[in-house]
Amino acid sequence: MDRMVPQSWADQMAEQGDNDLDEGLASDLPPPEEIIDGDTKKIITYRYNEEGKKVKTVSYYRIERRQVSKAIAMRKSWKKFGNAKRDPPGPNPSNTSIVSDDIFMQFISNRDDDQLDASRDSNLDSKSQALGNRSIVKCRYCEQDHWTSKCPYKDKFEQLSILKEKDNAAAQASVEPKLEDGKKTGKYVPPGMREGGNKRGDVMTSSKSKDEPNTIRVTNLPEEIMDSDIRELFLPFGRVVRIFLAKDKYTGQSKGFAFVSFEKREDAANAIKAVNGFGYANLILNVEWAKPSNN
DNA sequence: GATGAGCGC
Repeated sequence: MDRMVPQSWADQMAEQGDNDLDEGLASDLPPPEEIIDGDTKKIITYRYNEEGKKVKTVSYYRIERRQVSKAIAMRKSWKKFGNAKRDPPGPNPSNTSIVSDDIFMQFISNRDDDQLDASRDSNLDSKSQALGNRSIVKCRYCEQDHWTSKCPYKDKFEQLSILKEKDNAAAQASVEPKLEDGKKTGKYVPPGMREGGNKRGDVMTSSKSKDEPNTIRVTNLPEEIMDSDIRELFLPFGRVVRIFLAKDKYTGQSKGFAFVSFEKREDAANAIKAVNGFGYANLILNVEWAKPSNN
C-alpha cells in the first residue's frame, strides 16, 4: 500500500506538496488507477524506489456496502446544486465528514405523535409476542429488550408516566372542559398538559424539565470552543445526550459555559470527578452538577 | 463570571 487516493482537502494539499517536491522524478510515472470490480477495489500506483527503479503497487480493498433504506439510497440520485453542482455523486470529502457515531436527535412530540407511537409499539409488541415471547427488539440507548421510545429510563419513566396520567386526569378536568358528548373542545391545551403528553419530551428532549439529574455545568471554557469539542471531551464518560453551549443570541460568541447531559447519572458523576480542574487550552475547567434553570 | 432557546394558546 503506497500513496492513496487523496481523502480530504488537507490530504490533497499534502499530496500536491509532495508532487511539487518530486516533480522532476514523478512526471513520467503513469497516473494512479482505480478499478472497481464487484466488491473489490483495486488501486494501482506507480513510484520510484530508492534505487530509482519504477515500482508498481497494486492494493486491493474490499468495498463495504452498507444496507441502506431505499429512501436513503434514492438521495444519491438527486441533482447537486449551488457550489456543488459539478461535484460527482456521493459526499465530497473536502467539505463533508462522515461520522459513524450514533447521532441523537431531539424529537419534540405532540400528543398525536405519541398516540401513533404507542399504537405502533403495541403492534410490534404483539408481533414479538407472537414470535414466542422472546423479544426481538433492542433499545438503542441501553440495549435492553424494549423499544427505544421507552428509554433511557424505562422503569423510572413508566412510573413517572403512571403518576403523570393521574395528575393529567385531574388537571384535564379543570383545564379542558368537555362537551356533553364527551368530545374535546377546540380549546388549546399545551403539550405538557395533554393526556399522556410529552412523554419522551420529559425524559429526553425538554431542556426545562423539572429534574435534570444527569446534567452537568461546565464553566471556564475557552470562547472558541464548539459543541463538537465538548462532545469529544465528555464522550469517554458515556453517552452524551444533550449539549448546550451558551452563546450570545446575536453575536454567536460563546459565553464560556455549557451544559452537558448524560444518559446515565453515574457517567455524569464520573465526568465531574475527572474533568473538574482539568486543564483545557490553558484554562482550568470547572465542572459541577447543573442546577435546574428557572422556568 | 456565568445555571440554557424557542414555538404554540
